[in-house]
Amino acid sequence: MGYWLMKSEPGEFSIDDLMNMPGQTEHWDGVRNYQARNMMRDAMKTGDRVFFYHSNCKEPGIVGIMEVVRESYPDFTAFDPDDKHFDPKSDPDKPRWFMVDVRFVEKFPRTITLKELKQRPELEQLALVRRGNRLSIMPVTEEQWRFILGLL
DNA sequence: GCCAACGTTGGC
DNA sequence: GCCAACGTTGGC
Repeated sequence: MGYWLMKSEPGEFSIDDLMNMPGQTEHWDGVRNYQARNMMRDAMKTGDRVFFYHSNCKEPGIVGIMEVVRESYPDFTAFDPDDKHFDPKSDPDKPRWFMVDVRFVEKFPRTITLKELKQRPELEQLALVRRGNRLSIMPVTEEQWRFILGLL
C-alpha cells in the first residue's frame, strides 16, 4: 500500500467539507503542478492512504486520513472556461491534468501541526518540512506514516 | 500583508 | 536553450 500527503486550504476545501460530501467522497481537482500530477497519474493506487493537510491557515498541519477510491482520470475542471482552474492548453482529447477520487477515513482528535512535525528529526526527509518545498502532493514512507500517527 | 522560494512563460 | 520577468504557494 502507498502512503501520501495532500494539501488543501481549508477555506477552499477542508476535511469537514470532505466528511459532508455525498459518500464522503470527492475528486481532488485543481492540481496544476506537473510533479504533483505525475504522482497522481502514475503512482497513486486504489486503497492508498493519504494524510489530509490544511495549508495556508491559522494552524497548518495534518488533520486526518483519507483513502484513494478511484485512480487517475482527466481533471475536467481544466476544460471549463468558467472554472477557477481552467486551462486552455488542456484538451479533452489530450488532457494535461489528472485527478483521483478520495474518501474520508478519519478526522484526528487534534491537528498534528507543521511546527510539531518540523521538530522531529525522524521526519527530516519528509518533503513537507524541507526548506522551500511547495509540492501539494507528496509521498510518505511507511515509517514516516507510522511515526506521524504515533504523535497523536 | 509580507516575502522567500519556486515554477512557468516567453523573448531572444 | 538561456534566463529575466512574472505568478503562485504558503509559512509567518
